Amino acid sequence: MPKQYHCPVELAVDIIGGAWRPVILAHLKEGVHRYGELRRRMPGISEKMLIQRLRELEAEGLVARHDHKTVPPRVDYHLTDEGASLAPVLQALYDWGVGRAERTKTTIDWPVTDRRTAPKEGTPVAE
Amino acid sequence: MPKQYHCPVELAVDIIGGAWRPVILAHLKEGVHRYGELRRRMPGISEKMLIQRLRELEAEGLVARHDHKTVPPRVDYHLTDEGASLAPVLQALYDWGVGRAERTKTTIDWPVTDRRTAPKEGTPVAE
DNA sequence: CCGGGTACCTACCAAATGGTGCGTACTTGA
DNA sequence: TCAAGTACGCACCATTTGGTAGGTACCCGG
Repeated sequence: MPKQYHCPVELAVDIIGGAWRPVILAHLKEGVHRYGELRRRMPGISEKMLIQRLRELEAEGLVARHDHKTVPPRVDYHLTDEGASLAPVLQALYDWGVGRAERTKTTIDWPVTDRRTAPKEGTPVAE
Repeated sequence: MPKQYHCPVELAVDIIGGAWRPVILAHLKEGVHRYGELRRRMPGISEKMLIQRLRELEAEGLVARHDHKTVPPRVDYHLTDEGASLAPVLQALYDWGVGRAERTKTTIDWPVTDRRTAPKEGTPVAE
């Protein structure tokens, strides 16, 4: 028996709900595609969760997985058309998040893992 | 130490995430205000959950609770300005849900609890 | 040969989420 | 007097979600 929804929002939340799915989708929408890159952009998620969510999004037809079958492994994920149709939702969430952060004086700690700005091996990092 | 977010979407989802919060907010946005009415519109939620979520949304400043202090009890909830600022998010979720339902041939089982169409006491209901 | 990086998987455990059922207090209707 | 309806609160339990810590397999640099 397929799940019964009583409101379109219920259906939407059932598919893209949860703490991480929208964040993953938003990153993919912004052009982050590789698994490792997603990980670095989301320091709060565990590898297990990331993989699990990616698999679910794949199963729901929102993201497609592309394994280059090279070694070292290289896999990237991108939005399908169905996933891309979520753009308005993701954008709205993003925009609201920005506004809310300002209103509540919350800072966003961007983990900008850009190769050009990342610390070199020689750079001492406090630990 | 306040929670650290690494992306505005993370922040947004942390506040309005979960299975029920967006649905409640969407209903309030549409003009359903009384507690009992919300319940009837969301047959899948238990009373406990509904109250719990409403309390959380209240604490986050998204909804305001108004107790008429009459007997029998009459309480209604409405969006605050902060809650109303979520309109684009809720609308996007709603619209996507509608489209997704069509694409996946999922039907939405609206629990239209309208007094004019609701069964009268005399109406025998199979059980 | 050893560590690090890639992209995972598996088992085990803790916390959050959500459901059931019962109780409150008060009124109206049968 | 008793059930029903309003809007909850609370205790207990099951399910779900998520975290931690390991391991796989392969390559490259030192």
